[in-house]
Amino acid sequence: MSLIFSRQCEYALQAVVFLALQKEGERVSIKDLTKKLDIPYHFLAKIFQDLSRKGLLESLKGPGGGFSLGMAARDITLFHIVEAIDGVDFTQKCVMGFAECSGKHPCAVHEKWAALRDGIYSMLVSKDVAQLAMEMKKPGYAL
Amino acid sequence: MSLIFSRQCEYALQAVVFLALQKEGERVSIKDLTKKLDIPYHFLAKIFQDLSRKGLLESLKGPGGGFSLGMAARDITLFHIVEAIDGVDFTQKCVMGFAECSGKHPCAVHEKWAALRDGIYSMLVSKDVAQLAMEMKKPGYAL
DNA sequence: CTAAATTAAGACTAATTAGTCTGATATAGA
DNA sequence: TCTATATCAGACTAATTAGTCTTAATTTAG
Repeated sequence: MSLIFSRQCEYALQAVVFLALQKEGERVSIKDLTKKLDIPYHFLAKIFQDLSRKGLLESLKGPGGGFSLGMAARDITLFHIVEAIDGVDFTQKCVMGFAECSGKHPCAVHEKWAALRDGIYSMLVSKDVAQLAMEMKKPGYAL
Repeated sequence: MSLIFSRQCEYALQAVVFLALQKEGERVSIKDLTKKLDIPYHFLAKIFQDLSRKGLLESLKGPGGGFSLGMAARDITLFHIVEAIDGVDFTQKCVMGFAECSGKHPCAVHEKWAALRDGIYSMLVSKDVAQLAMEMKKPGYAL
């Protein structure tokens, strides 16, 4: 099992934050990204094509080409990326998998999970990728 | 994508809580369980065989047979079930999928996730299935 | 003792996710 | 214009997870 996000989604999160780390408008190629982040080349290519179609990224072909953010880094959150790749069902679904679990018809951990789920949501939206990238520039960080 | 636990695991959680709802030592057959919980018959059979081998359940063949908890309901938590089925890597892994993410070498959401992950852990261990079953007996609950 | 109900075991199929490959297209620069 | 470097598109393969089926073994009730 991958954690709460699919592998695709994890790769997308990593790579987009990495792009946010670049100077405004600067492009990075799949080749460089996959080398730095240790992601399979063709797999990331496919993921990025998807994100491009959805407007999160911009691409330029040819020598010196590559990908850059499709909008201001201040306007992109991790939530946007998760939404584009995995969808955001997790904001709705019951942890125990009860189809009928809801406020009216809760499972035994409904309330606890609701709080945690909100925490996850806020983790994903409370900072934009510009801020996240900034933090990850500090020495010791994983990027 | 299933949520944070695999479908197998969700089914296991539901079914074990359902067993905890029975009177001490009372057995329920796969047939009844799958009817009540809307789980595919043979799939649950396999899951339960697995949980039996691991000691979480006890089984009895033949007419009137079925499954019951393999130990006192007070001694079983949701964590035990997750551990048996999916494993508990989630207590370790980085949400963004960085292999090298750790306290020393954190990703940008490391701290937030650490807190949430602890919350999930405590959701799974803070109540045993006897307590959970008790709560789910109240009217309106999903079981 | 026999029949019916049940779990046990494991092979099998189906669906989803992960990952690879190939050929086409666009672009920059010599 | 030619060549090298990129992305683009989509078919393909591999691995994992979900789910099904069949046969055997065990147990109870009649």
